[in-house]
Amino acid sequence: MLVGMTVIRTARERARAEVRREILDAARRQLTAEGAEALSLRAVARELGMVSSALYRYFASRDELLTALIIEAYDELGERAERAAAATADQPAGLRWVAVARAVRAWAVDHPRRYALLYGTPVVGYAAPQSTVVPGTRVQIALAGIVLTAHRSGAIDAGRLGAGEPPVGSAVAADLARLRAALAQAAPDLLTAAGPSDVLLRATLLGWTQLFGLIGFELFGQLRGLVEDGEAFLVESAATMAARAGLQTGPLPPGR
Amino acid sequence: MLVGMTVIRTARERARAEVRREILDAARRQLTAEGAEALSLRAVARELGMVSSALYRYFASRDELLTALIIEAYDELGERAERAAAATADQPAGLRWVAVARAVRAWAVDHPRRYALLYGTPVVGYAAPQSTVVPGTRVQIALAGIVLTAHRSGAIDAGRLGAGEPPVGSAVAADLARLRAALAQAAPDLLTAAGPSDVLLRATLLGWTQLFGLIGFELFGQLRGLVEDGEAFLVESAATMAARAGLQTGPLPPGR
DNA sequence: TCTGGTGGGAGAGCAGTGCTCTTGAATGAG
DNA sequence: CTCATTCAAGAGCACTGCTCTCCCACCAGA
Repeated sequence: MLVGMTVIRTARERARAEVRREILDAARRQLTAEGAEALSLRAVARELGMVSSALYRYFASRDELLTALIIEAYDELGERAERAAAATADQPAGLRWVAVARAVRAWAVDHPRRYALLYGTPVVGYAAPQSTVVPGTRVQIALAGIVLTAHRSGAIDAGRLGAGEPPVGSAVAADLARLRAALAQAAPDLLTAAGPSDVLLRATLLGWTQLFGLIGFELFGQLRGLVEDGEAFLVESAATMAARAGLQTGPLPPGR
Repeated sequence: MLVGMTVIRTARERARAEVRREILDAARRQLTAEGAEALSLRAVARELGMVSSALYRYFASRDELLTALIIEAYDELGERAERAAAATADQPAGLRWVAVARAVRAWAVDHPRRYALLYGTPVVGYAAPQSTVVPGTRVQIALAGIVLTAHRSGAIDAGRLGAGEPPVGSAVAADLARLRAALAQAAPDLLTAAGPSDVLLRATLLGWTQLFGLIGFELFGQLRGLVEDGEAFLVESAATMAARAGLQTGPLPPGR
């Protein structure tokens, strides 16, 4: 008997899919409200009016439930980032970069516990399975796509990019080669023959870590009492990093 | 009967202090080995050959034990950073900045679980008490001290600092005023009449978030398969951020 | 329509957790 | 020497993830 792999056939399977969704919904609610380590299978079961052991028919373990929530969150955040990039496709790259950065922060501020699950301390004894890797890179790919698009269309301000910065060392050059290969796989049409320079790739990587570092600092309380308007600070920081990568923020390089 | 506040008087108090230290040692071992959320009062008690309820004579709760571990870790890391800054006091500011960054990363890599306790996801239901605030800023103060010292001695390369970056907005300027006040309290002798400019302070803040963002990315597995030599990448990143802040890496501005 | 296999809920139970309360013993001050 | 204080020990509460057994409902093939 041949059947389509994802086709729901029987009423039983329909019910199963629905219960699975309800479990995920309840788990997401608890994760949002109390944080990952307070996510309890028993509490989820209680909320759904079933007994805890019944949950194990749907998720083999708490870790598997966590994995589902992680992938879901990565995809939600990744989609926000991609939408922000797409919505600004006709704008200068610097503004696009800032738009994506704002979108990422907005999601993080809206869902701090879920963001922490993705970019905070890894849950002990939990090894992120392979299935989380691809969704986990969507934001970075979206940001890199902006840089690559700008580079492809010759919009990178070479005079500004990496001005006064140290040269790229050999160890880092090897890392950047790996990054170039990963980008070639994710967005092959954006890679030109000349390819993005090492300095540009390094600036992109610095932009990532800066963005996530700043969001983490804000969310985890490291900037308490210092930065009042997190949004404004992030916009300026992202714009600064974009400028340092040679991304233009206006139709013409301003102040020239 | 007047006694010094921290003087250990009786044998009882001596024993008490010793048991307290042993508890902390065992707890630190478990934290290092298994991570914060796996830190169990009962396991600590078991390791010390006592019963769990006895621990409550020394720490009112698990949170209080965690607080002690947090302060201890902040101080250990802060001391490393300060030592790195002191050991390079006669070097150009850019090299000093990199030295402190390396010291912070080295400690983080040596004690990933403890680093996660400080800069990772906050433990749910745990509000960092006031006593952690001061130790929690030692690294940032050390880094800022390097910048302020350079500024004070006129070693900031004004032509390089903030070149091509967006101007400081009003919201961020307010944040930087708070930062300036905090620095004035922490290192009053380093503030000149002219004071560090907003652009310099902003670059310093960006340096912090970049540093901790990068370390977090490396430690929490976000760079797996990409960056091989974390140390080399961090050194270059820190040097780049230092250069962007106008800190010099050699006796003379190179490449001029 | 009957029947046998399967999917899945219910419950008990295991080993662990933080924390509280009571009990009994050691200690040190007056 | 007395007696209040200090502290360890143990039982117990309410919770956790997870396993195992039991049993019922469904659903397909005969």
